[in-house]
Amino acid sequence: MKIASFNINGIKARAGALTRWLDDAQPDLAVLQEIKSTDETFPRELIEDRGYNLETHGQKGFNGVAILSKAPLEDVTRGLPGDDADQQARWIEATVTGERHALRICGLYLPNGNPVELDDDGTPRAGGKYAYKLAWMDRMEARLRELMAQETPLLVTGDFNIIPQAEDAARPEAWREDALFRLPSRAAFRRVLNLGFADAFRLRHAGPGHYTFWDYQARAFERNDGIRIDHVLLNAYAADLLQECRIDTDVRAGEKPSDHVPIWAELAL
DNA sequence: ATGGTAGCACGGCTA
Repeated sequence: MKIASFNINGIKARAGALTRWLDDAQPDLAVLQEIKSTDETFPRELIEDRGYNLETHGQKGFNGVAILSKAPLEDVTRGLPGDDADQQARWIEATVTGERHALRICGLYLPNGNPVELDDDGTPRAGGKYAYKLAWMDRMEARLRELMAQETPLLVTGDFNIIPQAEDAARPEAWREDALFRLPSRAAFRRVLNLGFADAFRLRHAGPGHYTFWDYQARAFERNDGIRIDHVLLNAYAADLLQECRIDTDVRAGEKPSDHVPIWAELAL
């Protein structure tokens, strides 16, 4: 089963690029981020006409995640637990069943966190975007700790807005103080990995030069000035089923592209 | 510190 993640940066603007990729890549399941649409205004026919089931968790104008799948999606839940006041649509879960195994999938759009605002003592300013990012990551860790206790295949994918290591950026020094790379962000990501997840891409590909995002500005893609911030995390039960993990870099060169490209993993489910 | 580009939706925020 081919399982993909794609930050499409707006479903209305990306109808063409998204459907071209679906028809070409033929994922069995895909998690989308930044649909920037409510559930009511999402153009479902783009997905359903291609034989996919669709579950959305949308929001007007910003954020928003969705899962599409050829196989039925079971036990769908929306929203990241841990803060009933959080209005941002950034988390969706579902279970999909293959021939031999069921897989729990978490799709996420992790907060960007910029601008980083700190108090005089260096702690993130309460109510600021960076404090929200770190608090959201604490909630994610708590939810994944719960799911880990089930000891069944688990896949967590999406736009993490985290550059895990210096080799995951063309110019790491430019990101040193950025919310995507500064140490507290990377430490929070590492705490999630330490629950027992593997970075699926790094199980198959080593070294620098592998990116999933290039800014629209300053011809970043043409200069390959990118960062690797879209990830697929696998618990040990899912990692045992991993066959391949790749980044569809060519999608960034297409017509009216997203600033992200898809990443996908093939699992022997 | 600024400006560079894009999406949603039509003003300003988010990235």
